[in-house]
Amino acid sequence: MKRIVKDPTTRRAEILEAAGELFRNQGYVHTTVDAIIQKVGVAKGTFYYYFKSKEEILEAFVQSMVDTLCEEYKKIADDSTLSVMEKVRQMLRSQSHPIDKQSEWMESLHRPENRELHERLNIAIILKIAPVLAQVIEQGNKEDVFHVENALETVQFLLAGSQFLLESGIFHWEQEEQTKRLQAMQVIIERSLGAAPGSFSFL
Amino acid sequence: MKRIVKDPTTRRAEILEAAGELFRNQGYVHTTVDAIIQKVGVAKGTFYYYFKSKEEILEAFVQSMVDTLCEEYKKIADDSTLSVMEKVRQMLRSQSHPIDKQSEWMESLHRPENRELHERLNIAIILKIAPVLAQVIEQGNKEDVFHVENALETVQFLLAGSQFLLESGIFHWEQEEQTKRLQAMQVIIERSLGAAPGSFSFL
DNA sequence: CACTTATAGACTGACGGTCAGTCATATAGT
DNA sequence: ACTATATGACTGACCGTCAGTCTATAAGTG
Repeated sequence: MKRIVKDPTTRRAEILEAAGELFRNQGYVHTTVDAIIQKVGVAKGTFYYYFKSKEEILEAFVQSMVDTLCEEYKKIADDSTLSVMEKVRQMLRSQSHPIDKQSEWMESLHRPENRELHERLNIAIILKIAPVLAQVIEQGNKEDVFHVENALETVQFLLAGSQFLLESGIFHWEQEEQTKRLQAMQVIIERSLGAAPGSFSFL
Repeated sequence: MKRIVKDPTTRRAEILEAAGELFRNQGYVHTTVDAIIQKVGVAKGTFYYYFKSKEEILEAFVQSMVDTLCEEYKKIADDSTLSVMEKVRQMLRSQSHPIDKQSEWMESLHRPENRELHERLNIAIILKIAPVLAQVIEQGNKEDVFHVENALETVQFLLAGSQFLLESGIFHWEQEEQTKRLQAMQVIIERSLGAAPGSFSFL
């Protein structure tokens, strides 16, 4: 076979991207290392030269996803033209109404083949996104919009709860139930953050 | 080889129990079907006669665990000598201060090898335990101890959030952080359920 | 400077080992 | 005889390893 040598950074990125695409289409479990290397056009050894296991490339991929997401959130958080509530609104909207590639992913993440990927992503989100959100909440505290003591921990809890329950793939809720769930969530968030009743009715 | 025929129900239970023990000691991923059958002393085919896949025995095992747990909760819920707050207290205590076999399990569930098992258990708990808890909350609503509209959905959310965050195996929190997290959780629960501030300080 | 000779880093793919799951066959109970 | 149980050798799909190859660049050498 012809040998093509590339800049290591590029190679790594190529493999990671190919893997990501396969993960989305077939799910992590059903994506074989052989499929990944075939897609990239490299040998088995090359894969293991860059990633020490199949699990490691999953983790790397999750990290890259979260990093991207985190950037968007930081942009919103640091935008001084927005009010606190407006920031929160935009952040939550991007979660419940994803765009572009995100929406394709949402569907894929809810399939059982992607349990592992999905869970790891949730964890990573809680670790990296929660602090950004918490910062906004703290700002809200100062502006008397919110009234919470442990902003970070509260946000983590709320993120965990909503992530877990919105998984329509795992729990196959009825439409009506889903509505009640959203209402409950809205109240929980308002009360937990010490926000005015109805201030989260945009959900 | 000597053939031993047993009552199918017994056989099934034997296999299930052996599997459970191995799951606890080595984790689900690292438990091979071969290990299970060796422990029970049956052939490969026998295993697949009773369970159509390795995944199926996991699901069966999770169900049996949840069923047991659910019984205990129902007993508490239906005990008319207990006050609403007392019921809630007992139910939550058994989660955060487990006893006997449960405590061994807690440790095991938090190990990464048991991700799958742990997640499925969480899901099953939300589906089966939440209704029992919700029933108690509704009782509390009538007695003016709580004030929530969608009891079931709220309980599901709170369960999901706490389960996810108490996973010290996934997130390796510092002691100090853990305390803040517990405080935050306490406030979230009180506010979400519309309970008196401090009424959950037993946590 | 041209010209060999190391060294490192990227890359290869055959191969080993592990397991979940299958199947043809055999035996106990009725 | 007939059905429900039980057996274990076998298959095939995958993950991960390893001994070794190829290329480019640096270091010695005359």
